[in-house]
Amino acid sequence: MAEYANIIVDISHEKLDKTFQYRIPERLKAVLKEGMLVSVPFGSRRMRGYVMELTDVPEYEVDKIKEILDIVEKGVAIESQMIALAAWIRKNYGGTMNHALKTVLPVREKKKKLEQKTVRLLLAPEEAEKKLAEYKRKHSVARARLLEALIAQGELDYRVITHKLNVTGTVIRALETSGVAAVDSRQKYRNPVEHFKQNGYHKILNEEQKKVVSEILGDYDAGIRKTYLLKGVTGSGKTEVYMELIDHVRRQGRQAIVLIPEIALTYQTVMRFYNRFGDRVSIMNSRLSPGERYDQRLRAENGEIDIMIGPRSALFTPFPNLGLIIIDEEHETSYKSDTVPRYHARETAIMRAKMSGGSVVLGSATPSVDSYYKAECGEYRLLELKHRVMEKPLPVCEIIDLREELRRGNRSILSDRLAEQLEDRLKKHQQAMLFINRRGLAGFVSCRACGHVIKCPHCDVSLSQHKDGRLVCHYCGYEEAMPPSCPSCSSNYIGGFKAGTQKIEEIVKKRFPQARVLRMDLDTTKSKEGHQQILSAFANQEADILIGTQMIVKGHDFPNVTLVGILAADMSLYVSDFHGPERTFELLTQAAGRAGRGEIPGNVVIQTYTPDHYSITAASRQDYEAFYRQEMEYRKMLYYPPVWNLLVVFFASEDERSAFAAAAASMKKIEEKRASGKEKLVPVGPSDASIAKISDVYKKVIYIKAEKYSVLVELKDVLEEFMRDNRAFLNVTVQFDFNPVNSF
DNA sequence: CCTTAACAGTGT
DNA sequence: CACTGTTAAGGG
Repeated sequence: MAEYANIIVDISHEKLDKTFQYRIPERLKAVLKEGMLVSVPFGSRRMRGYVMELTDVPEYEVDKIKEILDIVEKGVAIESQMIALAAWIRKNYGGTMNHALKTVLPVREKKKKLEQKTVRLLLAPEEAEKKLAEYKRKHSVARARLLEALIAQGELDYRVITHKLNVTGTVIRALETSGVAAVDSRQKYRNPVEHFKQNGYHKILNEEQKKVVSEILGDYDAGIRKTYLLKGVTGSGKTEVYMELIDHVRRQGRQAIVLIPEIALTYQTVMRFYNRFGDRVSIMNSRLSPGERYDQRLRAENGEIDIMIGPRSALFTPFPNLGLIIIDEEHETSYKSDTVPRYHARETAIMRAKMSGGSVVLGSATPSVDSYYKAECGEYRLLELKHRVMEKPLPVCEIIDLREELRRGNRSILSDRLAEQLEDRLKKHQQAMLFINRRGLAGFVSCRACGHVIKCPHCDVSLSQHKDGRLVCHYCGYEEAMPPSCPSCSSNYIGGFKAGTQKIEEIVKKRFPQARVLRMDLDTTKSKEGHQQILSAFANQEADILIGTQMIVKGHDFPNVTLVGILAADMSLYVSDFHGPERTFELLTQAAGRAGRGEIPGNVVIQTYTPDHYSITAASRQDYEAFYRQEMEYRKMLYYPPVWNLLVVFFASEDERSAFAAAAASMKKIEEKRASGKEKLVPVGPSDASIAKISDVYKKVIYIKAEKYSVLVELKDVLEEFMRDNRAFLNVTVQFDFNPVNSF
């Protein structure tokens, strides 16, 4: 039986990251478990903490170790499971235990929000003035400054005092003890949760859907827990399958979590679940206040709900007996956290399901290459829905070569063919969508005459144009000057590709003055409801043409849309990131899927400078397999994920030289490791991050490719320790991103 | 995060 | 020497 417990004290304070060791009193030895909430002496105070680990090995001077006071009773089993999950997240993605705990138990957020500390003046005006005079006489400048502000305002925010008034906590406490002011902490209230009625309605499944359901439930009832990859074309009825699975799990008294990308979390989607399961369903989204979120979690913990729908963070709903996790649109990059800990919801869901004895279902029309690869390797089980429910035909797809247009003298962003089709739809009073792919913001350089893209000779990614005009590789730091003409065909039409939605709107309006045009991009959706407003205006046929970025390809069905134009399919192809072709294929396939959702079949026009690229030709045929084969060839050749694993290490500092020195020293450390071990390892760098300087903080990066993920985790631990122990790098922060999904 | 101790600066 | 305010370190 363990003698000591490592405890993390008060999660809400990030700076208190360390674990502290306490002795376990005899009476608690039998009951104390990892993850429990306990009360401990800490300095002169007593505080609450979580038991991280039980051990017999003292890590501190034994006679200085204090005893745990008590177990705080409300700490329950599910909580310890979540703590274990947090520990796993920390181990696999880096960051501090606090970061991990905060993502897993966001309950604590509420504490921060609820407790707002303010300082209030206690004295009457005359008395206060007298005191102020006294302070001034005594030259107690800080006290005088604080009191003066208090007389003027009456009450002040604690943070305002310490940050803006430059008065330390010591001074505030001095005023408190002498009875001049008082420190209050106010509580906030929260809204109750709405209730919905259930009408029990559900559709009858078709043969294909039934087969998928029985495969999964067959395993489930036999006690087999797995991860399934459900590949189903758009309109094949994946949601119906999800609901059938959930229903089964629910009948056995277990709960389910459904993850949806935030952008697709529309009213319609949620209503389908409400209609079937009534108020046993709850949703979690970014619009909920912290208080409402806390209520949702409480309801889940108390067994008042069985199903939670929400984005990435809903994965941490504290269901006591979780049986199923569904991740819809599993290829979406929003499932990877872009803040520390940079966890991937897919892998984390699989871990959580393993802990609770549940299964995972990943659904997508265009699965991520990662997932499809794992299905191929047998790690996931692949299931397919190949037919659309209503057997509606797929749209007709044409690829337009923009180089050809240029040769014919058409320098406009609209090809002749697309303009002709637009004209036709306007005449027929049908709607059209024009999609501009803006993922390639980093600005690659291409030739408009031959389509040649300038790439890094070492990394096979496109070079990015920097402000000074030089072309830079974000993987290895390789640089070259901007060539005056195309190195492939000597044309002068070479340059950064720039075309915004605004510009396109102008052009379209000029060309078709009679058309009613709506534009949707970051500018027009700034207001809270802007996004929904534009979409419903278009759905109500208040406009003929909708122009927008990727945000128009998700969510709504527009039955009257019979033409989708993709203006520059290449934009996302050459981002300085190896995911370019994958993102392009997904976007094109989805955008194309928007055409012909109603009675009339649709057309898709894809404009591109590289009509022969596999991700464009494959998308035009809606041929996932073909795309996947080609893409894997490329990944295998360059050892990119999912074949190998990639770790990006960021070094950030206000001092550029420190950041670089830390990165260079770390690189040496990695080289040592590579030399000593037999593990396959390829480190590259250090080089500037794609945004080399953000608000005066410089960023350097190192890339490490390794065959085994565990090797990268080991390296992370080594570097974390190295950076922590090296005093020279105190002003440098280090961050890790495992198998990143975005350009960096 | 909060508490404390050590330090430097000021007034009497 | 008493008092005030800033800073750095410790917390088991």
